[in-house]
Amino acid sequence: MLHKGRQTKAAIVEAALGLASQIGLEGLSIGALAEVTGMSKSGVFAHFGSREELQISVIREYHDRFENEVFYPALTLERGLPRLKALFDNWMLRTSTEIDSGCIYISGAVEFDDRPGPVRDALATTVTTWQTALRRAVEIAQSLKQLDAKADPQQIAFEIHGLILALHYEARFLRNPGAADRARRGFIHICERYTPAASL
Amino acid sequence: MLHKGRQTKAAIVEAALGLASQIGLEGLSIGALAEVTGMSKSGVFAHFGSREELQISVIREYHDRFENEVFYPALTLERGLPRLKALFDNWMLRTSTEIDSGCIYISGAVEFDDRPGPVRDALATTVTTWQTALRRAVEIAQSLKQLDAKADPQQIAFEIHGLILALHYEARFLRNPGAADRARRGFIHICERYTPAASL
DNA sequence: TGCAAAATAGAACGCTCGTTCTTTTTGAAT
DNA sequence: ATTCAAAAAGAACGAGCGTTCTATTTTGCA
Repeated sequence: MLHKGRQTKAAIVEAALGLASQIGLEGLSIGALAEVTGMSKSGVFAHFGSREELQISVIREYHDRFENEVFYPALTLERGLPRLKALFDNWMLRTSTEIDSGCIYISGAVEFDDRPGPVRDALATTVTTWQTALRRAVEIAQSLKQLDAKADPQQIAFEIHGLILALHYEARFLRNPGAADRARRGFIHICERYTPAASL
Repeated sequence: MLHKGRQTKAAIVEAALGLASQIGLEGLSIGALAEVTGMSKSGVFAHFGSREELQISVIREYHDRFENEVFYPALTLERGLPRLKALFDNWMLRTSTEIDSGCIYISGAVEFDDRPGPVRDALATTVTTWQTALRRAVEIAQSLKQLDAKADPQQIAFEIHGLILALHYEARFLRNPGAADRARRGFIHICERYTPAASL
């Protein structure tokens, strides 16, 4: 079997993703990672060459999973509002349901908003990619006259993003059980607000 | 002058608040704080007895300032929607305008959502106090028939909170200049959405 | 099976951390 | 001016950090 190294690296990244989801990208330590994976510190380190590279690997891994769990499944639904709604639902699930794992896009933004460098850049790029995809979904719904075509799609995406952030805040930090319902209701409110006049 | 110690402690807390606003409560280090204040590590440490107590002092200080800059000024406006709008505006300013200082309520929530202990408790208590005050303002506006009395005030507060979080995310992390406008517009949308039918 | 390369381990580094202990300096009341 | 407690400094601690270097083990291929 070629490349046993890659398997181990993948296993390390997986463990690192779990750790980072709990304590954040900045909380990631190679020592703790070595203990979790049953390896030596230098054994872990050798796969990345630096802690920053490890963090970036974790971001990439999170990005891939996010795509697979949030973005791609929604593509099976028809374009427009159904797909947008699926994106939101999948996003919500990923943010709140997985009790042990927080969202790296959210925690990372807080950790790196005043910390320039390659990690921040990787994170920002990934987040921007997702935001663009979300805005595209909004625009499609607009072009299908399911949402008001005169509205600013970025404004709609912004308000949706806010709901997810509030959900993350209330569910994860305050442990408020009603948060998911409120996020869902908020999404309905946004849809209603931007329903084009013609379809009423 | 009695109590020179208290002055120094206040100066330390002030410096600590500045540091924590940039790099987070977890990023606070007594060594860095000593350097900033021109004191010795042990000199700084003696005022608190532990790092956790220092963090809690910072949270208390932030709470006081938040009250003075966001809550109290809004009380001079008339009850109801004007006051609620002032609360939101002040909150926005505090969150986004001060370029160098992030919001500890937001960064702290991410840092301590999986870290039980007295610091988390202090933060959660403080945040809950503010959320209660915000919800009260919503309820007053409802009782004055300026907002739909049948709506869930927590739902309204949730949606407002989301706007602030999205503003913080986009302004501080993504450095998106249009974020403040979008937050303001989002607030208007929420007000419109909950305008009672009778007043239309 | 043997060999080169890749993967991992182990020990050590310089550094920073929070904390403790001891000593010195400061400042207000007598 | 003296005294005495409060405040601050200084040195040291054990631990964990990322990283480097050198061995050792494991792996895939000839």
